Amino acid sequence: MARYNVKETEARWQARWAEHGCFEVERDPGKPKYYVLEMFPYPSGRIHMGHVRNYTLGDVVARYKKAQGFNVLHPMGWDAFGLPAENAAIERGVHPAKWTHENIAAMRDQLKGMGLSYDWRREIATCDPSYYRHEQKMFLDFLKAGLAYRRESWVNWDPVENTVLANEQVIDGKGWRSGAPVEKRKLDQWFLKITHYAEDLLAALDGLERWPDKVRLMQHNWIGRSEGARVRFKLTGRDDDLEVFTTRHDTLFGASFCAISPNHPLAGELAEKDPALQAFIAECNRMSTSEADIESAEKLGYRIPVDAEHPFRPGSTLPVFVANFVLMEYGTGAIFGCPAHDQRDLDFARKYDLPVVPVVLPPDADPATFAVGSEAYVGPGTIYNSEFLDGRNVDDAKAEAAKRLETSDRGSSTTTWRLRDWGVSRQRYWGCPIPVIHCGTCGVVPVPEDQLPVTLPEDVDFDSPGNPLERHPTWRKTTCPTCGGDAQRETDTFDTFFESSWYFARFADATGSTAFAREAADYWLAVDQYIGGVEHAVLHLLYARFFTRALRDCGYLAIAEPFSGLVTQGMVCHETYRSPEGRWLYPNEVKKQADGQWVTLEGGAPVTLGRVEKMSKSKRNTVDPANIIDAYGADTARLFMLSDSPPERDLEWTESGVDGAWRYVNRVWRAITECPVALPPVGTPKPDALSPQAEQVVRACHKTILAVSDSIERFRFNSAVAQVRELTNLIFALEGTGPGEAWTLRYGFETTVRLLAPMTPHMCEELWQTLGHTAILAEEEWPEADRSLAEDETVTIAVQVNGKLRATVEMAKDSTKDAMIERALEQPNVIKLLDGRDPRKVIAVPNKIVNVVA
RNA sequence: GGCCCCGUGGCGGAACUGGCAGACGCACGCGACUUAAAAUCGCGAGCCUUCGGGCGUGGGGGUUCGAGUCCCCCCGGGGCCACCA
Repeated sequence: MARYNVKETEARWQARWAEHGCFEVERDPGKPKYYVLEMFPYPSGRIHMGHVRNYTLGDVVARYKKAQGFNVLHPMGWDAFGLPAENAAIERGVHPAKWTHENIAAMRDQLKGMGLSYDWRREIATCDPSYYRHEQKMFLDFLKAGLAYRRESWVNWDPVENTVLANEQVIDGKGWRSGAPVEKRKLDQWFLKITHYAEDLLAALDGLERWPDKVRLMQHNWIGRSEGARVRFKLTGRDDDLEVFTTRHDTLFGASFCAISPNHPLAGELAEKDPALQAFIAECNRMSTSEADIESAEKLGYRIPVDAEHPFRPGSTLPVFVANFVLMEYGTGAIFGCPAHDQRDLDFARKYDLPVVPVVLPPDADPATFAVGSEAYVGPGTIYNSEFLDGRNVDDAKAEAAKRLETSDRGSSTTTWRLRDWGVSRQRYWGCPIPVIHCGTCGVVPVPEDQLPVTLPEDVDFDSPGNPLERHPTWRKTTCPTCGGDAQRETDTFDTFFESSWYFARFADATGSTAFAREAADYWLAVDQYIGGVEHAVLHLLYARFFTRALRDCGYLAIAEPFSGLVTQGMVCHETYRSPEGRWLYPNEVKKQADGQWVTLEGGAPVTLGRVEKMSKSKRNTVDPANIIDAYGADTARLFMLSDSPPERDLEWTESGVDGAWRYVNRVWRAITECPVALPPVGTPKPDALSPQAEQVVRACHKTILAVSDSIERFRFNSAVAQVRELTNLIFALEGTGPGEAWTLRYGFETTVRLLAPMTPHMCEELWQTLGHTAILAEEEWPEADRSLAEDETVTIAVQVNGKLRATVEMAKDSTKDAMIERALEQPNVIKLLDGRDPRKVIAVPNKIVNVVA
């Protein structure tokens, strides 16, 4: 018998799907839509196992929903701007555009080899001016709407690369590429006003019911709503006030100092005449913000010649410090310190010998003896030592303090957010140019819309560090759209998260001359099911939620939330191997001997087996999907990706697991192509008489259709695979000679093929033909289950005595409780255990269980 | 340090709302086919057992007729955030 020719079969079906435009969709208001989207990849050049997993998950959903009758939009594109392209230019002299487009071509071929159900006509690359011109327009609209602004701000500056780094590109206080300690610098930067939506972005999380709780929680924490109060301290000898933010205004009477950030305007002003303060500030800004450093960093303060008057005690003052632990970015950049009830304030007070006055008395503590030693008391209690606040609990005291601050005009309660506006300027070449012009006379002028897009120049050199746009001989030079005088283009480009914040909308109308036609967006959006890595839980997913709101407010869209359903898949992991010298080894460089010892393939040197870790180049524990697809085919790779772990959990890639998937693919293939029984023709009605075995198989088919549908809906693909395997175990055991068994075999085979089609589509198409069908399976409807046929006539009732299983009885479905109890009490084991006594109580749950309490 | 999640056979994992723990698979063992091996097919299997049964979902306690599932404490692993005022 001919072996299953995987390569030939898969290529043939991929070509057929393309020929027939199976996955090309148009807006159809008469049909319910379903939009499935996987996070688009950065075109690094080759797909990796994480991609295979991500896109397989999405493809199962897309194919399943299509079979269910939905008009399914399932697109793919390229997140094509970014640093690696510039690195390639620097290291190898390839132009970023060439490098990127070659990578896209290679990866597109690889994805096509996986048999994914994309509408390739909608493919986009974000580095294409036909894409980024629209976001330049969006930016101008944001500018008009007050959602974008320019401000001087403190940024992470890499002194070697001469560029700003995003927070996530700073690792342990050092630039991720240069390794140089990152400095804080004050630069003019463009910002998007994400904080304008802070309240809504937080509140709307509750409505994202099909998002993982974990992601919602992460965004919740990231947005970081904090209820507190602003308090204005009068400064001695000055006209201005010092405003601080606190969440503990109940402890104001325990205040013993105020502290401001080294970047606070007051610090800057005083430093002008104080070289020592200048040096102190410079020192603070050199300090990295990495975990280890913060952990060990000493709390340092610099006493400035200013005192702050206590808002509730006129005439009483507090010393003011510039302190290295106060962040300009949070609150007001200034705090008051209450050492008794804040650990950090306590550390600072002990170091600078400041008073520690407890004002919150823990329950059951004695006010005469309670004292704070080296540990601040942060628990609940009764306020004391606090004049008019005495005797209140913490919450009441906060309310009263806020009221008093308001009446005396010294402050008010307020809400502060951890979320900060999104700085989008990057001093890089390979990004979307920010469409503004700097004019000596008119200032910052937006590029007029009819001059868009502002495209990147192609003749750039990467021979020296920094932004090639800045050095370009002519590109910068332009004329001011307002006054017509000489002016210069902005040389910063957008953060690449800008492109990914709206690409899902572009797919709705990927070739249109506007960003997207409103009717297309209204029909297709929101994305019904979005799938990607959890590493984007905050950044990309939060930016996209913000962007959608901003686009709505600028008239582009009707919706606020871009993704109504979200699944975050786990990582693909693999064992790690090390040579005797401690070098990492690739899986294909080692083998396991019969005695269980791992050795190198060449030379047979002993190999140490390491932990199972995320596939990464540095640990060399990667398996190239191309090799797997070449050896086993896409169906096997897909099946393994789905069958071993639920999507959100990490998946361990194992050779034996892939073999298992491969064996199953072949088993199904052989069972159907080599079936010795002559099957009745397609469409033969169910015979009246079925053997008991056949009856059971038919019932199992109906049950499995229900179970698999439910599993797919709930993203339990591993269970779905298990359920189909269970069914095939039954079907393949059917002899096919008894009454109605040949028909049942056909029915079983067809059910199997249709249920497996979203997971192993190529093989299923082939078998669908083998079974005599001519239509393309990808166009067929999902099988329907008859619920009445899916239910057994009898059920197995568990009989317990005192909660322990002692017998099982077969009974007609829906037997009465009395009948169940009667049967249960007849069981020999039950009689024996009752030993002549009457049961004290008997609980019966219909169709499930009887529990006899002896 | 704060917040959150997860601990089930040798392994990956099933068990939706409390109701027969271990589906399905991997690895393993035995058998069939074969001169032999591979492939394939069939069977077995949580642990202990005096073969009656006993013990079992990280450990301890609780609620319940009944707990992998709910509550409290502890241990172990992981994630996110973090001088956040």
